[in-house]
Amino acid sequence: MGVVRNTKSVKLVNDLFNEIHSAIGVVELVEKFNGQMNKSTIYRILDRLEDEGRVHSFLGVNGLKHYAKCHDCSKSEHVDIHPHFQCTTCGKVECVSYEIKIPRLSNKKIEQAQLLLTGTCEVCLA
Amino acid sequence: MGVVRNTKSVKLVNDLFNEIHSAIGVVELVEKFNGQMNKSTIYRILDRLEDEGRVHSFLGVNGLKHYAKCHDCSKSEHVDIHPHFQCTTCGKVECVSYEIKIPRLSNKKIEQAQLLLTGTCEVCLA
DNA sequence: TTATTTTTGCGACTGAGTTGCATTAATTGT
DNA sequence: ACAATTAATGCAACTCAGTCGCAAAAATAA
Ligand SMILES: [Mn+2]
Ligand SMILES: [Mn+2]
Ligand SMILES: [Zn+2]
Ligand SMILES: [Zn+2]
Repeated sequence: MGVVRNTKSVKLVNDLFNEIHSAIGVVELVEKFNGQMNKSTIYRILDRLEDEGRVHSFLGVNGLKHYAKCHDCSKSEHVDIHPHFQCTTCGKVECVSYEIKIPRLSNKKIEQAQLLLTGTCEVCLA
Repeated sequence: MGVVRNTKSVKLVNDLFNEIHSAIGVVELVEKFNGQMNKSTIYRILDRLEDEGRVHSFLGVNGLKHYAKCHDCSKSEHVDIHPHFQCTTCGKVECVSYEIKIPRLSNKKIEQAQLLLTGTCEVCLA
């Protein structure tokens, strides 16, 4: 633990999440920052940003990790739980503003729900 | 393509899915059949069984592939779409009989929804 | 500036999943 | 039952996301 340092690389990653409004896969991130920072560095920065509640992660349809900017989350708690959408045509991944209805299961305690929607996005439909 | 052959290995895998009633991860499957059949064979059999609508697959919380027996599915269509539950204490993974309510998103066509629930199972709660 | 602590780059590694190919086993036809 | 055909298997090598240890570099504190 300790203070989180505001390095050049951290700034670059942060800037990206402020620019883009969709989510982004870790493969694309590694590709995007190729030459600017090391693969390990990207993974480590994403881990730290997630710890701090600045980004959240989820798995795409292929099981690959994706990240998106958080809203109203803090170091202590991730509060913006929502579904994610992945376009099967162009691959775009997005956060979806919609409250997930968690089913009650007898004798089980459900703590979390992850909903991944797949289909065709507005651009690919047109 | 061609006929699907009822080999010794296929029988073993099929028998397992008839015995167990929970889902099972591919890692456990490889471990379980260690010495009886090759890793590649397991992956290939699972692919074929899924094609035929005898098992269905989904990703667990770690992004690892899991399989469970199908009900009322055929080679042409997988009809038993449902959420899955994974116990964060014992790791058990199960199919959940519950109809997923798919949200309508403006300008998007949603074709599929995958819901993964995580929490504590009845055994681990007691 | 100097000392301290975090972060980075690098390279080696892990582990799930895939692939090509020669061999083996299941099915089909006679 | 046997031979011919074709699908399935074993094996070993491979791919690729993700991790790790460690020495060097950068950021913060003194
Ligand atoms: Mn999101
Ligand atoms: Mn299921
Ligand atoms: Zn699209
Ligand atoms: Zn449990």
